[in-house]
Amino acid sequence: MLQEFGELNTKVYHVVSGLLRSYTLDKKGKEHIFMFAPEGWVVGDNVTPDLPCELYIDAIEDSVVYVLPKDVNRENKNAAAFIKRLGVLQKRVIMLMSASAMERYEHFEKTYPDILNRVTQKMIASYLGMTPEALSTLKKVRLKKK
Amino acid sequence: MLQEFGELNTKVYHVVSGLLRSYTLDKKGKEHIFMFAPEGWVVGDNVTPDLPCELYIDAIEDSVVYVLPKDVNRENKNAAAFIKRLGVLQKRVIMLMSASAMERYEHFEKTYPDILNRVTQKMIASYLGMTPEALSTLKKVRLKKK
DNA sequence: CCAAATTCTTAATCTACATTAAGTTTTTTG
DNA sequence: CAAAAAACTTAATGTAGATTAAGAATTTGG
Repeated sequence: MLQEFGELNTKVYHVVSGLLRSYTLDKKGKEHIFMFAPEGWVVGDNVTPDLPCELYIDAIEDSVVYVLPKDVNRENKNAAAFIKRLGVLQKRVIMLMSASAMERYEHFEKTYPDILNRVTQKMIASYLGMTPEALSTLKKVRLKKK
Repeated sequence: MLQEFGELNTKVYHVVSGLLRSYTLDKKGKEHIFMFAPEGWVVGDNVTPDLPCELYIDAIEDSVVYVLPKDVNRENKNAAAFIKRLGVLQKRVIMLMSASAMERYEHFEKTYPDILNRVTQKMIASYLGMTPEALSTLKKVRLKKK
């Protein structure tokens, strides 16, 4: 086990040989593998080191691994933008794999409150990987809930 | 419309004001939005400029946009690794949103033939966002198909 | 400002995949 | 090597969300 959910100051793992995986656990305790990393790959949680990580990382074969600092500052200015994009994508994959339509909508609502009112329902549904009909129904259920 | 599916030498779009979106069309012609880009964001297809792009990008509000070259070489060595990771994630989100369990498995089989035999079915199912039971059934159907 | 197009909602029906359960095979370990 | 654990398969049943269809609300364009 190289990294557990919630750890701070996490590293980046350069795999020399063997095989690593990164994964999440959903609220039912079910694993959702986020990525495999065989020889030559670099894995890490795509969040800045000051934030608690959201992935577990462990080895599923005997492996030789270089553990590197995330070292955001030494990289050029664009690196910060890259990391941000990676982080968004990572969250997106996790949501698609492990969250229900309702949960994905609520996450979107919380994360992009501004965008919510600037695009059509149809587009939000498309972004969330569901039909506009499903989104419409879900929102009605949601109002009752509150 | 800033970028169409299949174009070469695509750019990166820095949004000064307005709102862009990137999206794919699946084989049924259905749109799957990949990402929204409001003010301050940078969008682009996460593939190197020499490959045909897999996203459409257009503006859904009147927008002011800087069109920048992807300029992979001028960035430091790590940039190439970042781009690769972004590309993998992008493909993953697209598959999760728009492909069936069977299609996702076939894509995995083609893309990671080596990994296929190095991890358990359970792990592959987890990576693909389905249950081991679904994967097992799907593989049986697949054998008959061939 | 009105007609046409598009979006949104609602509800009935359908289906891909999840869940559950049990038996079988493979792997691990003491 | 035996037995315990883990992985894999198969099949029955359940369900979230897709599809279809039709009407209502909103937006667009001449």
